[in-house]
Amino acid sequence: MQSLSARVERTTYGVGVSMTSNPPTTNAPSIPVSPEDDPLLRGLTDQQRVAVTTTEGPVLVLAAAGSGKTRVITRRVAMLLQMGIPAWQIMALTFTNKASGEMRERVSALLRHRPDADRVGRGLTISTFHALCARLLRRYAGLLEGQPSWIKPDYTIYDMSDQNALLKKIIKDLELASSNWAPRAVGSAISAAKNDLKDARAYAAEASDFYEKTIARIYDKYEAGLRAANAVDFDDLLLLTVRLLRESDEAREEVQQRWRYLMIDEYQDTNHVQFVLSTLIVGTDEGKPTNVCAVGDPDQSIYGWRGADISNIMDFERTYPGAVTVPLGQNFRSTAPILHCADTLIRNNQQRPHKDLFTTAEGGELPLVVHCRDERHEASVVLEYFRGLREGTTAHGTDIEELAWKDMAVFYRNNALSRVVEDELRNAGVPYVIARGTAFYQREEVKDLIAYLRVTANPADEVSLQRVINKPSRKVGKTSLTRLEMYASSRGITLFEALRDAHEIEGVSKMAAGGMTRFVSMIDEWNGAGSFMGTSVSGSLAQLVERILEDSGLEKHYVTMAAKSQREDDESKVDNLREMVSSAADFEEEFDLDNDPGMGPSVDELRAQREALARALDLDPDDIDDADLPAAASQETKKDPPLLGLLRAYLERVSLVADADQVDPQSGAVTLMTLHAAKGLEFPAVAMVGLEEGLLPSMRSFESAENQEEERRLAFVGITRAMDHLMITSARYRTMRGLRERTIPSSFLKELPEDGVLVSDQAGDDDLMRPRNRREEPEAWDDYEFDQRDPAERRAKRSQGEPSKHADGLEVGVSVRHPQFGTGTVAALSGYGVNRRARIDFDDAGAKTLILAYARLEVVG
DNA sequence: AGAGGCAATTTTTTT
DNA sequence: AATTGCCTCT
Repeated sequence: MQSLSARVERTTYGVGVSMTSNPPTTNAPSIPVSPEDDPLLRGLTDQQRVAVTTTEGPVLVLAAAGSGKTRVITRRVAMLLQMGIPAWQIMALTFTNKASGEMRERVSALLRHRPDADRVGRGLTISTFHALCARLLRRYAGLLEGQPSWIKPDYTIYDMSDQNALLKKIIKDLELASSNWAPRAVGSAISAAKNDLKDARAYAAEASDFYEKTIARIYDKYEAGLRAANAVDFDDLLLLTVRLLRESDEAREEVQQRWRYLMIDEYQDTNHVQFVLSTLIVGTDEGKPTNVCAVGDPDQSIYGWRGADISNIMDFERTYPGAVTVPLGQNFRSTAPILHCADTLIRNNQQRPHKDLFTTAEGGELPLVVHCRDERHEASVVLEYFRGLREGTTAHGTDIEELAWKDMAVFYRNNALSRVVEDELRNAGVPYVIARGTAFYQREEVKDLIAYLRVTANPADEVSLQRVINKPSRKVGKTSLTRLEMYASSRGITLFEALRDAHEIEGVSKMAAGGMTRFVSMIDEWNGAGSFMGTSVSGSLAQLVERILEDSGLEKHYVTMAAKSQREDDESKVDNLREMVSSAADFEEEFDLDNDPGMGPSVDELRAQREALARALDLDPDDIDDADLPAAASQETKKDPPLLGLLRAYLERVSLVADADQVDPQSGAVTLMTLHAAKGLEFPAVAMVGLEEGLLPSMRSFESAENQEEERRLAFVGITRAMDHLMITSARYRTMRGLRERTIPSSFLKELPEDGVLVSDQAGDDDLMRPRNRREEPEAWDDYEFDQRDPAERRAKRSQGEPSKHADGLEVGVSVRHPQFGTGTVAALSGYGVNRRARIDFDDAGAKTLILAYARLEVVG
């Protein structure tokens, strides 16, 4: 952070274009200078224009929130294409798939007027770090075959739950108590090590205390487990790609030959591995021009907990001598009051380069801060706010142009907070979408199907194999499976290979062996017995998924279950499986081989195309505009990829979806999402809920000033998403994990400009703790008189007094009323004391299990 | 072998 | 409130 303050003076925001002392490197771009001459420069500020036109040499764009960052990157890409740089030499790395999709769209929109619009952008690499690495590994992993702890190109990507499953198994095998060694915590320790480019050996070498030494042992086994399953975790994608580019001259040379222009978005959130990776792609030591352009904003760094390293952006100029720094300080998104609010808040961060956010826009209303009674009240306040906006009235009572639902968004610190808002919107009939794209793939039935697909693509994948070997039942029980595992490990073969010997394994029953054999031949049929697919198996991806769904008996399994239980829940499982088939079909439809660095044409092929054309036209290859390439050249490579390749690509996509990817701005619905997912987006109206101590800032951030500042940046990100209207709310009481607790308004609220927001206290608090005015609001928990017993004790106390009150006379068959779900009948009773529950079939709301201690149930009649 | 009951735990954010 | 894991019963 030392360099931070030193740098401040040089890169002041908003004071024209400031550059570093070093002059821009060699050949300045030969592009039209007058902005009016070129549609790509039209409407840009001076700074933006510099960022777009300084295409050669290292460039750092310090882009404040709402300063037109995406605009700059897309125009820059279009500019490169216009200069005749082949699309396949250009790479742009983004944070989410959605951002890359959007960028691709916007670039092609900029090129739409060209007669060759359909071809000129073909082969552009716009991707996330993780997706890029996944593809490079598919393509080049074979080059390092046989290296210790290396993977085969048909590897599987393990998500967090697969990772936890593996860790849990290892922790158990090492005979460690899972209570002391939570897979989750161990996983993040390992992840931190990987983000620091430390493998198991390096970590073990540095481990000093018992804790670290134990982690080292687990790490070692974990790595071995992943490699045995030919699997990688998210961090490995980056880590192994770094290894690939370092250890394989061929891979590195191809990569460095191919990509000559690199752009990295959200640079403040890149971690150490990503940094190293980018230098390897750029190839700083090869005498090749370092055409790298990083775009980011230190004030929006919100992934420190995931290893994001702010010094990547702070030290850019030191890494790339001669770098041009372009500050973009003018905000084009928000009204002045919203911007003032954000700016005042973020100035409370000490570790930060000074900069001014400014706008030339005038007018705009003050953001609202509303203190609510509880979370339900809070949700209703948000609903009313949105309703007003939709009808063209703000909370200030002024008339505005009516907003649509899609113009509004609710942000919260953690996913649990969405529920109440969701309920409120649903009851009011307001359409909403929750940005939780990953949730679908976490569902039991979907994970089952994915596990089948994964085993088909990579039979070594043990976690997936274990998941489905007996689902639906093939009479393969726990005992047989344990024997199988022993057999496999004693011979050093994979579980799948062991399955082939099922009948010879001691201790495996005839019945179980039969099931195992059937399982193996099924997989063999799907993937052509590893011989490999694409040659022996034909058809479309959707057909394959369909076939697997049928042959495996998985669909039948869930259909039967739904028929038996009659539960809506179970019926939707069948729908979800069908949904997977159509998503596979969609994927197949959209998949573009040319834009996939994993399967598309090689650098040599790309270059050969150019050279052939150059010869034909009697030109220097460097003078060839890619757009001149005959359509046929492009068509040629557009042959159908083999089915196996398609399956891998599909699984890869499924593994790398992010929550934010699902947001569809056209959906016509209110968007609900976490503050993290909101990064990079904007909405005319925003409501931020749950501004309370322990929530935002989060409880865990109390530990360090750094974490507190990151929380503040998170609030800053939220505020700066709002274009015209902003409401920030807190609830005085909030029920979390079944306990209603008194809260303290977020300290950040006090950091908002005194006269820059309109505060409305609707908490309706009548007890002594109510502060007389905002200024005298208590500073900390200590200023409140509150129940100091620990939560377990409070819970116990609660359980003694309340549960029986309404539960009297409650037995199966009795009619009851619930304030929210209406009337229903008791279907079952279970548990005692605090845990006494009743399953109730509500007339309208369906079946629910309620804890009597908390449910406000009333016996009817 | 598998379903279902019951108790304990839950401490963010996510590629 | 919701999830997970262990235990028991069929």
